[in-house]
Amino acid sequence: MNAVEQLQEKLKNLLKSAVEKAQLVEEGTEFTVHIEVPKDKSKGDFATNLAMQLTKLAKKPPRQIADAIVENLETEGTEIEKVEIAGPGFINIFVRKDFLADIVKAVFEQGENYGRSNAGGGEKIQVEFVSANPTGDLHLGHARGAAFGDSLCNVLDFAGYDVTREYYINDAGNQINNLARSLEARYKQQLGLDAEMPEDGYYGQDIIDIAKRLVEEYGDSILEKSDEERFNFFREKGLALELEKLKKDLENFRVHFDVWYSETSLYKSGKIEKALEKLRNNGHIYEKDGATWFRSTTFGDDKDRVLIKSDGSYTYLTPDIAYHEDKIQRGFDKIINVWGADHHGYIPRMKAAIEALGYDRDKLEVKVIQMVQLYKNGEKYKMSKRTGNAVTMRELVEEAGLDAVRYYFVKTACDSHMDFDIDLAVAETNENPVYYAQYAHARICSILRAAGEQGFRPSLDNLNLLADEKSEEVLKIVGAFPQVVAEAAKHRTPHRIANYIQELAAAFHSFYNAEKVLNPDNKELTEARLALIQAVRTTLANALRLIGVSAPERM
RNA sequence: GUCUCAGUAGCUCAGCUGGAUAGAGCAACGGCCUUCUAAGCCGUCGGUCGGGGGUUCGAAUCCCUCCUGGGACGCCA
Repeated sequence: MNAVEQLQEKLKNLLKSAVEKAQLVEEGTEFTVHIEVPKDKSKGDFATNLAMQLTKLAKKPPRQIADAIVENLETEGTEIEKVEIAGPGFINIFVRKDFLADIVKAVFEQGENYGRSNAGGGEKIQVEFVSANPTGDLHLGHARGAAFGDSLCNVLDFAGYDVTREYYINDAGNQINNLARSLEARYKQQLGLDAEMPEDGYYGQDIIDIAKRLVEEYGDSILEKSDEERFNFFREKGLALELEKLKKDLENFRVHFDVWYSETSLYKSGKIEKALEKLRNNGHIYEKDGATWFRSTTFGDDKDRVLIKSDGSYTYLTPDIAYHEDKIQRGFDKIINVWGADHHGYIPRMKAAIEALGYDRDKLEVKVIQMVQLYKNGEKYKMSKRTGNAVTMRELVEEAGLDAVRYYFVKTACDSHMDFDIDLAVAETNENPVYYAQYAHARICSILRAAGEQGFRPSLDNLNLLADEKSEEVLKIVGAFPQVVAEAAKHRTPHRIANYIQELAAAFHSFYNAEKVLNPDNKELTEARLALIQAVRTTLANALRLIGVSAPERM
């Protein structure tokens, strides 16, 4: 618990006792005290809407309750300096400023771990994200999912959850046969032969590149193989090379997975059969029209789902059910899936399956990432699967820069639709808010360098000198960081970190313009301010790291 | 048609799950560099929170209804 949280806890307890002392509620009544930090400092360092919350329990108007609370509030010998009632019944609390110095000390002590907490209590969470089919390049939607998923995992980890990052490889379905046939056609074309692409083929440039690679390595020798051998060759090669490329692209996007889980392995281990058996034993399976159905409507789905097609093969859902059962059996308290909006309708049937298997459906949490609408030259840019003219994640990063792209994708709440103007992202990078935050970091580094040359060092000895308005504002924001991270983790909203970064950077820039740090005539103040900006630097760097953005020392 | 996500300043978006006068960035306008990085700061302009009902001390937030836009409704994955 950091300085701010400790203080808030204390205030909460004081308020609680005041309510009891004033006999506003019956003895033993449970109520929670919510404390917020007002933006406007005239409303105190902390504020609570407790009086309004208690109107129903106390059966009195809020102002009257507030009066009673304040009258009974113990302030003697506490940090509380002044209490005011304002507006409809807010209680604004002003405290002595000593706690601000504690924030700086906490940042210095914890360094790159400042902001870390145990809010998650070690809860085991598995997050599955991206999971794009290994049949083509990652595009814009995947990039958003990757940026969100990775940032979410970082935030969860920092907030004290035990996180596993996982990628589900769809390496077993029809699409892989399609990949093999597409690759075979491209291979032949590379050799100058006349070959047609399959009907639902993959037209991306990446398949052509792989075909070229195979020609370089194997010449035309593959043509001599039997039909079956050749098909298997392209299947395996295609899969392996696509996967290799996926991993590389994601690493370049600063996204790392702990587990790459193969769909095929579910077939081999017999887990699909087991899951089917369990559903059958639980009475949720029936036969109709030569197919095997899952009665998912029992659990709120709007129609039943086929598990085994009349040709004997599985639908996509079947191994996925087994996969989710496997996740649960691996002992996670919570499994989070990050899905594109086009899979939204898939949620009820997956939850139904989990329930039908005898688990709590709320173990699964699905975060839906809304679509990214691409704009080019001011108009909607339609992507075509046939011509493969999708804008890939790799191209995007090459053009706009990794930091800008990651920041851009994570700063917007995931359930908000997003317009991505590629011209803007590429041409006007200087106006991207990510530079605003990075600039603040670089500025601090610059001052620290200059300080070193002039013989100054950050010092914690005279932090009480940080009494100006701007310092106070900066410190309050720095102090809020651990709670911001915990909230972002709890609500699965990493975009709050991006908002926080803007807020902190803005407060610093404002401080920078109002107060000069280096002052040869006042060593104590200078070194206290150096400690202040050093704390800001650490906090900014930690926050940026959570969303996968670099913190440059020079710009 | 059913389900789902969204609609907040000219544009792109926040708004801490019901609280105080609805906030940032960009754009527009006016100021600030002999001084630690002007990719910055300070100020001005800009809003019937899609429309209409309802719930209550109090609604951008919750409920109902309508309008507009995205997405999903396969024995595809």
